[in-house]
Formats: sequence, C-alpha cells, structure tokens
Amino acid sequence: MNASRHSKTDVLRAAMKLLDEVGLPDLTMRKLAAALDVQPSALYWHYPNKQTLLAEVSDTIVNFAKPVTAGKNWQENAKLEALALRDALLAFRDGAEVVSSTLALGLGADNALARIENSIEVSDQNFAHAAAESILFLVLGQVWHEQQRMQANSLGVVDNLILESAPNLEIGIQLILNGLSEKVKA
Amino acid sequence: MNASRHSKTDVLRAAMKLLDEVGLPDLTMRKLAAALDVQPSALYWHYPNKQTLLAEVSDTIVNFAKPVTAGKNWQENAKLEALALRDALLAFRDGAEVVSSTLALGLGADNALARIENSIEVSDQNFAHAAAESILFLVLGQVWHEQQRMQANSLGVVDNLILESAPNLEIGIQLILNGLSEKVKA
DNA sequence: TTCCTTCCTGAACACTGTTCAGGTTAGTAT
DNA sequence: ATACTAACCTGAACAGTGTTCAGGAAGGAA
Repeated sequence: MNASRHSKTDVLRAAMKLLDEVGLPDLTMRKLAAALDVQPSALYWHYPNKQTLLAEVSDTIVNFAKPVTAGKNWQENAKLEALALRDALLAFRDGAEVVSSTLALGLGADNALARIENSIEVSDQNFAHAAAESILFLVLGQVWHEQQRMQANSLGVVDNLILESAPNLEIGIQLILNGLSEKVKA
Repeated sequence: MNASRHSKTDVLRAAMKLLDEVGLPDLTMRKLAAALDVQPSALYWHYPNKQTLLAEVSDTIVNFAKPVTAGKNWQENAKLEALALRDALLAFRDGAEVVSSTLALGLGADNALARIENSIEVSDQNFAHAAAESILFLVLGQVWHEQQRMQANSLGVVDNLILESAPNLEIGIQLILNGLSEKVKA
C-alpha cells in the first residue's frame, strides 16, 4: 500500500481491503488509488474499468467458498455447496451485492452456479439447471438482505430486528431439494 | 411534460416513462427534470431524494401485478401469485433491478412478499415465511437475469442465447411448492 | 548506453445527486 | 382589489463520480 510500484494483484488486494473497510457504495476508484498512494488514472493501466475490477473481486469472493466434504447423498452435497457459498458471501462486506451485480452484468461468478449444479444428480439436466439457478438466487437474495440489515444495524437505525434469515435460507434450500427428490421418484 | 406546473404524481409518471425509454442506468434526475421542462432542483420539492422516488417507482411496478383468480388449491394460488409478480416485473424495463434494489434498501415493495406469503396455507408460519421469501428471491433473480439479457441482446452483443429462463422459473417455483406439500404431510 | 516494457503523473472532461437563497405563481381570505 | 400563504420553481453552486490522454519516470535486458 506504500509508494512503491504495484501489480494487478496489488490493486485487487487493495480493493478487497477497502471493500471491507468502507463497503461497496464507498469503494471508489479515487479512494482505491489513495490507498495505493497513486493517482486514480494509474488504476486504468491495470484494469480497463471499474466493472472489470469488481468482476475479479466477485470471483475472489465466490472462489473463497470451501470445498465440501462428501456427504451421505447428493442432496446433502448440494446443501453443503449452498451453505459454503453463503459463508463465502458473508465473509466479505457487501459480498452478496458485489456478486449479484457482477452476475447480473454477465461477467464472472459462474463458478457459483457450476458448483451447485454439478452437485445435483438427477437425470433431467433441465431440472438440475433450474434447481441450481433457484438455489443460487435464493442464497444471493437472502444474504444480500441479511448484509443490508447488518449495515442498518451498525448504523443504529433499527436494532430490535430478529436476525432469522439464516434458518430461512436452510429451509428454502431444503424445500427445493425435497421437491427435487419428489420429482426424481415420479 | 410541458411547461406548466407539476404535481408529485406527474413526476412519478414521468419517471416511469423515462425508465421505459432509457432504462435504469440512464434514469438521472437531470434527464427527468428535462423531460418535465424543469430545473433538476425542482424535483427535490416533490421528493427528498432519488431513492425515495425509485421506491415509489418500485411500488408502482409491484402493485401492477394482477390479482389472481382463485385456483383449485393454495399451491396453485401461490404459483399464480408468483407468475403475476413475474409479469409485472417484465412489464417494465429493468423492473426486477428496480424492485430488488429498493427491497434491499429496506424501502417499499413489501406487497410483493405479503401477497405470496398470504397465499401459502400451512400451519407453520416460519415455513410459510421462508418459502415466500424463497419464491420472491427466485422470481426477482430470474427476471433480473432475463431482463439483463434482453438489454444485451438489443445491443447485439451476444444474440444466439436461448431464452429459457421462463420455464426455469416455473420449475423452481414448483420445486419449492412440492417441497412444502411434502412437509405439510409429514 | 540504448531500448523497451511497465507503471505512473497531472490535468482535464463530462457527468452525477443534492443544497439553498431567492423568486414566481396560484389560490384563499379579508 | 389587497394581502397573505402555500405550492412550485430558478439559477447557481458544491462535492463528488468514472474515465481519458499525452507525456514522463523507473527497471531490467541487450
């Protein structure tokens, strides 16, 4: 972070650190440049634009998800995969919003979907894909919501909210997997 | 839209129209003011800030969802409710992103969740709530994704994508509802 | 020393949301 | 008709944003 020269990786690392310190809305190119003791324009040698940088931040978050140890069946594996993604998102400030936005723009974060999809073992590929997408949106939506409330709470806006989203997530995942198991029997 | 004076409703209507014409990223206060033939600062007499305006845009979109005609059972009602929301989101450019962002910030759009939740008739309220949230996130995520591709396609970036998200949505919803029916039996 | 790649400066451009003191318009009451 | 009041708007500015570009400096290799 000092006055020496920087590599692309340095910029990414500084972005991750700044994200943790100030959150996504305040993660600006100027603040990032200041953290690296550099002019804002210097960043554009490493990355063509901010979106591309955020895409790599997003990939870093997604790839932070721990590999799952094989459970007793694929249903459990899928659930563990979803919860690993959840933990990864929660490990970074505004993680869910970063990944959601990047995903919406069609840039990286494909790993998230791929891992869930690969864990689902049903013959109908359409169902596997649809179920995986459903689980992905469910995890992203729930964690996004949760992280937003964490910030609201830290600002002392409304504090007597019960943080009950984690159970909700597990329930939602379980519902989809149960529905899938039903289908596979029919 | 001309040089006469405007009411709060006029501003909201102009915002909806501008959203349709230019999309959310280009929906700026300055362009909105220009459409109303007014200085940007005039908008701040009607709304305290842009977010509040967008919250009303979001509410308008959500409340556009048609009331559902009662189906044969609550499962079908819930599905119809979800599909009505889907249609409402699709009826407005970037509708899903507008509603998602507003929801994430804790402003309006509660109707969307409430309608789905009320249609689910299971004794365990926790499950009903979790399932409703899951369906909501699923619809928002899927439509957001779909609308993003619509824009990408209209820009001619990548055009040979199969638009298969609508079936995926129905599958996802069905999976959750099947899972719920399973639970209610146990 | 020359050369080339890598990395950065400094200044500017074209925006963004938002604030504020003051002015105009319209309608209501005296 | 006059005075008052609320509704609505102007014009200018503030403080920020992402991004571009011509040029310069640092470091290693030939």
